[in-house]
Amino acid sequence: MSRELLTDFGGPVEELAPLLLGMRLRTEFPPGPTEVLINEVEAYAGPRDPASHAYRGRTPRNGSMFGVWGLLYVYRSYGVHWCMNIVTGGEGDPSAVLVRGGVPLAGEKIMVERRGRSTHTADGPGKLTQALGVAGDHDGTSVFEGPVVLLGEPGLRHDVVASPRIGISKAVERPWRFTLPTQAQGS
DNA sequence: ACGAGGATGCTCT
DNA sequence: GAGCATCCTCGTC
Repeated sequence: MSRELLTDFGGPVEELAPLLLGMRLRTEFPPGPTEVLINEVEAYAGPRDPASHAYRGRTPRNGSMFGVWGLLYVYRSYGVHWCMNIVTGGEGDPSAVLVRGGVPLAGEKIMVERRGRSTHTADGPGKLTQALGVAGDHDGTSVFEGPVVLLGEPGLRHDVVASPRIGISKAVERPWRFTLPTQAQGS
């Protein structure tokens, strides 16, 4: 993939985020490879964004967001689930894109096994990480180096839908959730 | 399809 | 001690 298209992207995260739709996330943990097509993301704009975990500056948890482009920020949500972000700012700019949903492309059997059910495999941030086997120990790893890798070509699709972000209580009006409406989610 | 309610444990104030 | 960038189950329509 052309990482320069993203690393050299000078614009704000809310313009970068929709470019990730249609790209793919892949892991190859035992017992085998798994891959999803990203169809739902949200932008979080660091110090510009009261809803961002980085709004109040660096803490032990959010340190990865202050690193270079392509690092993963993985955090535990509601004490139970893992959620993954792709860091989109340069060093010191804690902007990130939360990956909220994907459509299974490969290793669906493995993902269904990890999820413990045959539907709704990756149509939510906690479900997606569980399906791919992503967890807290991948916080701070790079999507360019793995083991969680980003594949495909970034680009704006014609069918992107923008809407308010889910599950937040601050800056609720910003339409920074981006989805591909095509086909039923995750299943 | 949709909504309410509960589980759960970590992070930061 | 409050507040979660959530998911599941079970109810209703």
